[in-house]
Amino acid sequence: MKAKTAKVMEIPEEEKRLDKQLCFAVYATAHAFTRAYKPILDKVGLTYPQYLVMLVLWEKAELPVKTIGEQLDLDSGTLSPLLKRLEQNGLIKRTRDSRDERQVIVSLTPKGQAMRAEINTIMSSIGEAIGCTLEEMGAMREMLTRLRGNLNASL
Amino acid sequence: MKAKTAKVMEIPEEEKRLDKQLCFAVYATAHAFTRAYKPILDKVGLTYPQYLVMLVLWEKAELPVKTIGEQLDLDSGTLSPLLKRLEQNGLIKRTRDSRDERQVIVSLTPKGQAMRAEINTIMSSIGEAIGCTLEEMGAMREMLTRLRGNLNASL
DNA sequence: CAAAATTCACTTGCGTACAATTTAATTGCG
DNA sequence: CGCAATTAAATTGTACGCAAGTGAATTTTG
Repeated sequence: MKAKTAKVMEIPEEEKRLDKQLCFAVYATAHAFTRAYKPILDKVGLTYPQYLVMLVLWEKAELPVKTIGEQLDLDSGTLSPLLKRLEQNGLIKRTRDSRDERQVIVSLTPKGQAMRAEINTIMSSIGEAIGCTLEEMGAMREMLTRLRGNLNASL
Repeated sequence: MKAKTAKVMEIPEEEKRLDKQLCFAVYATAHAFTRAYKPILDKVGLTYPQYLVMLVLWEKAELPVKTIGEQLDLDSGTLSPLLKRLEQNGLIKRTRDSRDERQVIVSLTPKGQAMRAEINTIMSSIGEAIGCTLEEMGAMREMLTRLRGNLNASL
């Protein structure tokens, strides 16, 4: 039975530069997105991760914490305090599921529902900042989604 | 004098879904990268952002904090404590620039230099996890870099 | 040249991320 | 049924990110 033969190839020096790293391109773009969203989301009092949670809830107004975590790829260690802040801001409500008391059901308050009206403004603003064609955006999104699948599969 | 006419277009419902958001594709892929790097970088005792700083220093062994921040798009609020940890781990040294006492010059220690030998292993491992062709990687990197430029320009 | 403005790094405070642990509830299995 | 394994959420501890503010050094300007 052969042990794991880690094929360690010699990488050309050129390829070792920071600006040649795909990981860094993704990392830095993620931060750029957060910064671009900030002035827009400040107006409605949301952080970017909180906005993502709201996006999930605007699709389905009532979900257990676990499902939200699956969709955003976040664990309860991140979501618990974040949801607590959304609750304090009056956007969501948290209730134990009577069918399974382990679960906490997150649901939108009227205020949280009403905020959905801001989607058009938010997405239009960010769309302008992105400055790509819809085709490019779609292509990038698909490539990234596949890449993410590969990375997750490698674990 | 007309005020800024924000063209707020009506966004189709379909486009409002989380999984149609380019920003989320980037955000989630960035996390996937961090997770994929973790088992690899744990072996050498680095976090992913610390690894990025080391990449910069492996290109040029002596740089002011400001330059590192410019290359990584991070401010001193993030770098100061991170560099302190790298220093505590014996990988870098920090000295005030005698020409300009405001600046702190970060330089690699012998231990930090020696760690450069791990690049091949690290990049080969992650390259396998990425599971894309070199062409795809290059295309994605270029698109993301342009996107990042657009987002930064919008501020 | 001296006061004002700027620059650089550090610190503080808040909000993620995530590993690891804890607590409570439910499931599975003998 | 009864107890061990599993599951869900919260908590704890560490490490980013970043805004805002501090303090020291340098540059700009009147």
